[in-house]
Amino acid sequence: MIVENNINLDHIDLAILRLMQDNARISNVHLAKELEMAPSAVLERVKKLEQKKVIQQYTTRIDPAAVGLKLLAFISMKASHSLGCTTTALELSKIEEVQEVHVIAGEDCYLVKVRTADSASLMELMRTSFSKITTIVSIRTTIVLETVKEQQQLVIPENKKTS
Amino acid sequence: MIVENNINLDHIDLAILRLMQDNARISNVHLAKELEMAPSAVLERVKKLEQKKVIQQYTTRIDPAAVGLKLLAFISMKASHSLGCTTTALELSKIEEVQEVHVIAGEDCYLVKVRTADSASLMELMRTSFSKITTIVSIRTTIVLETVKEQQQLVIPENKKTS
DNA sequence: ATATAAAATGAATATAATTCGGATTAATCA
DNA sequence: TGATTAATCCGAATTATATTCATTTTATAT
Repeated sequence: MIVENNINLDHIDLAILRLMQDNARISNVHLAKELEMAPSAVLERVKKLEQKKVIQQYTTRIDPAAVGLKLLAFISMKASHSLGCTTTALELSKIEEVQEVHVIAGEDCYLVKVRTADSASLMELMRTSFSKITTIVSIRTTIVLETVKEQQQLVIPENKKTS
Repeated sequence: MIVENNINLDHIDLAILRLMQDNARISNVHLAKELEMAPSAVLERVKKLEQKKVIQQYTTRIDPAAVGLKLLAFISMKASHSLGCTTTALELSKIEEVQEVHVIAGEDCYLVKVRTADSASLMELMRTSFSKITTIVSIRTTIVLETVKEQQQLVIPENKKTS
C-alpha cells in the first residue's frame, strides 16, 4: 500500500513538525540540537513551513474547566438549503462557542462541536445563534460526559525513504 | 445569569491565555507590552498557569493534508462493557490515529475522532485496532466531507469586574 | 494599623533568535 | 557528463529575548 505522502516535505521537515506539534515553544536551539543542524538552517525551514501553511498556527491548549467551560457537546444537524451548504457552515463557524464545523456525509449535513458553560447556555446558544442562521430540519445533540483524549495531534509519518 | 468563573484566574491571566491561545510563540516581551507589565511579572504568571495545568500544552496546528491525512471521521459506537467504560476509552485513546475519545450520554458510549490517509486505512484501523480492544455492539461512522472550522480555541471570558 | 504574603518592578546576566556572506550540496538541463 | 543554477546549510556577528533576583509595591488578614 503506497502512502503517497505530502507535498515536498522531507524527513527533516517531518521531524520538525513532530517536535513542534508536541511543543510549539521549543527553542530553535533545541530544535537544531535534536536535528543535528545549525539553528539558522532550522529556522529557515520553519519559516518556510509557515509560509507554505503547513504550519497553520501555534496554539495553547487550555483546560476548558479553568475558564468556566464545563460543557462539551456535538451537534449533528440538518438544515434547509436556502443558502449553500458551505455558506451555512461558514455562518455557524462564526459563533464563538463553536469550535468545529464539519460538513458530513449522510443524512445530516453538519457536525458541530460546541463548548459552553453549562447546558442552559447551550440551549440559549441554539435558540439564538443557531436559529438565526438557518432553518433547522433536524438536530441531535450529544452531550459529552467525559473526555479521555483530545489532541489535534496528527500522526506524522516517518519518512519512508524507499528510494 | 452568573457566570461562576474559573479557579483563581484574574483578568490578567485571562488576557494572557487569550493571547497565547492565538499564538503560543508570542514572546514574553510582546506579551508584557500588550499587558503593560514588566516581562518578569508576566513570565511568573505564565509559569504558574503551566504549573496549575491551566495551560495544558503548547502545540502546533499542522495542515493534515500536508502530512498525508486526507480523511477525517467521527465514529460513534457502543461496546460491550466487559471492562469499564473509561478503561475501554483509555485503550481507544492509545491508538495514534485517534485524535479524540469522548464518553457520551445516550444510546452509544463513545464518540471517537479519527484521522487517516484514506477510507481504506480507516477500515483497516477499525478491523485491527478497534476490534482488538472491545467487542463492538454497534458502530456508526460519519465521514467528513469538508471541515470549515477546526480550532481548539476556547472562548475566554472578559473579566466581569462587577465588584 | 501592622504583620504577612503575593505580585510587580527594574537591572543584570544568560540564552536564544535572527541576519547574512560564503561554502556546500543537490537539482536541472544542455 | 559537466556546467549552470538553485536550494540548503553553516558559522559568526548582532539583535532581541528569557530568566534571575534583590527591592519595592500592593493586597490580605488579624
